[in-house]
Amino acid sequence: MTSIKDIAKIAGVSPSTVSRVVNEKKYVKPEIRERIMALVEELGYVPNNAARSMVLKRTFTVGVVIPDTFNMFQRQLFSIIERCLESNGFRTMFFFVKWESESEMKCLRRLLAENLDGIIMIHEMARPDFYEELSQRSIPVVLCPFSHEGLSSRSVHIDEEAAARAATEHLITLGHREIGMVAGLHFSFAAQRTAGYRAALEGAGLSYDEGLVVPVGSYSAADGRLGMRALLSRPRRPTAVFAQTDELAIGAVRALYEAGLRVPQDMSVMGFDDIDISAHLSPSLTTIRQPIFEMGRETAAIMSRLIAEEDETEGAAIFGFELVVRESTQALG
Amino acid sequence: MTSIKDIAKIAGVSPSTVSRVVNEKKYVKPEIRERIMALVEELGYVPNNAARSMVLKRTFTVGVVIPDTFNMFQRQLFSIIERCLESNGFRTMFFFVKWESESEMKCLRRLLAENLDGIIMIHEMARPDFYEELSQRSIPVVLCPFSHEGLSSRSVHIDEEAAARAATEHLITLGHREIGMVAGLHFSFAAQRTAGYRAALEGAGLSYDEGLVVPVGSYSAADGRLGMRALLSRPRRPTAVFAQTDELAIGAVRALYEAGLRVPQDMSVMGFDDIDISAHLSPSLTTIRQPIFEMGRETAAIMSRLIAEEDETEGAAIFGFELVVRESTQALG
DNA sequence: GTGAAAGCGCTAACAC
DNA sequence: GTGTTAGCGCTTTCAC
Repeated sequence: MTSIKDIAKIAGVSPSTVSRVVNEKKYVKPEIRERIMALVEELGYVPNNAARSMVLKRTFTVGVVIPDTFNMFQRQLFSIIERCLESNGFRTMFFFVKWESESEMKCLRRLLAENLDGIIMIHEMARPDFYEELSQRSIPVVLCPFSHEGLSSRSVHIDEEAAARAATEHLITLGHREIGMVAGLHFSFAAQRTAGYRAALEGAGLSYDEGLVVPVGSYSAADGRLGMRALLSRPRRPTAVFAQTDELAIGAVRALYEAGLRVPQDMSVMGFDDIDISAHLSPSLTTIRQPIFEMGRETAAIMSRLIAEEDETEGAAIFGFELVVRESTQALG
Repeated sequence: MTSIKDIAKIAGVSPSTVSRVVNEKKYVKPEIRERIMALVEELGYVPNNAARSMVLKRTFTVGVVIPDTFNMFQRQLFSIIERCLESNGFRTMFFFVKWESESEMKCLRRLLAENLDGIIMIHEMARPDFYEELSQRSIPVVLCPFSHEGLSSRSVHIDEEAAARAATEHLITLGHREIGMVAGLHFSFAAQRTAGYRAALEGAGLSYDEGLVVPVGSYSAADGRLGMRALLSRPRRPTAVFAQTDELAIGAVRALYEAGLRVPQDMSVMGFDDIDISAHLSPSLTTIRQPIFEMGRETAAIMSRLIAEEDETEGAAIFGFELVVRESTQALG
């Protein structure tokens, strides 16, 4: 690999001069600059990031922690974040982590070894000490799309509970009284969405019944299918179902299809997240849209400001959500 | 950040000794080792990767180049590769690139700046000089799931043409004679799958008709929907359609649904890739399964061997595919 | 067994 | 304007 020294030797100048040219500093005679630039081009010189970040004590890299089983919503989110970060001059390094203590600790070590300028968490950690360890190192952290109790980190998300409430109220408005739910177990949004569902029910004078709520282990279509199947075997059969994510909803629709039930004629199905394909399914999914682009952009923006130490905002950035009514829900009748 | 020097000072030994302990080298008295290990634990010391890779002239990092619009198939693939690479002791760094010349060149610069130990391409580049530049630097490259004409790089993929031929023959076997195709424009697999479709048709004595082939700009569900809609407006209407990816198939099913046509009763739809959700759709998708796990594992394995300079194989690793018959296709009748 | 010293590629003070 | 020098954190000879 050509280094700054090689260029310097050939050009008959010192390494510092080459450095100045490469980093577009002033104080270099135009003709020398020209000569060096030509050499850089010719030899295909590219500065070594490791060496640079060592002396600068900055890596221009932000780490993004994400579940190894990331779903389509998270996938869209991190693409947006990556793009915004890049246009702010940062590199992005991904850290996939499993929902288990050991994997989280390994992730922490790797995070620390990289000397990151900042860390964005798209994955909620099971261990609370993860966040503590991080804050001790005084490295900027932004959480998206969730927050963490008692943590000073900035976060970006919607009001999950209100959104789940709106989703459930949509079903109630359509005349449904028996409303089931396919609910996740992990991550705080599961509890928040469950709370919203419950609040909507109770707000309408309906009682919350555990018999209509089926817990599933992951947010995959496969588990949505299993969950819906379980729900259908319960004594009390709902006329509408709220799935806590679109992928769960896709699986739920599948289970209904297998049972010979039509969506939405025989059962309304409501999703959450509005992932890309939801609009292209048959039937298309009624769901809650998170303003994912805006959220990703804001996450990247906060991180950039935090790194530049010019962030004047604080706390959580709460975004609005939107009820997107499509074909998978209809009035009871 | 605690460095090796800090530890050394406190422990009253030299930095070299600490290095030996951290890197599990021998020649350190057990008691000193103990003392240092305790300190490492206590101070939360984590070696600085940049400094390490600088002296070692190795980064233990492999770059994975992937389209910024990566689909679910690619998403599964890169997760597998990341996991396998990690268990081989390598870090993974992702490089998202757009299908445009400028983005590719920027990607190349970034790739070079990282001093990667190897590069895995999950994205076919438009510019041929991309590969040339790379091979000049003598850095190991593995292509998956495609190969590149006249390039010595190792590659891992299926026989795309044979697979597309099998897909089309499945439809022919079901009695279909009017078989449409929703075809992509980018990447070599598009041409290969088109060739397979054509070969199957001609092998059955059917003629290839451009009027039954609709080209689309991306492999998204949105474009599949558009493509199918276009196909339905053509004078010659097929009874079955081969979509070049599952996501295209999802969109195609949607367009049929909107047109009031049932799948598979009124039109059979065939996908390709067998992404996760294909089995959970309603109807579930008949498709071609690429042995994605095995392919990802092999890609990582080849890369590891290449880096260790102990690769004894060469050329392309061709994997078998599998026709997965589900609900979206049925006999013409 | 352990330490001293050199050096990886780069940047930033400081001289000149 | 440009060169010299020191040093970022680490590993690795080479002495001892």
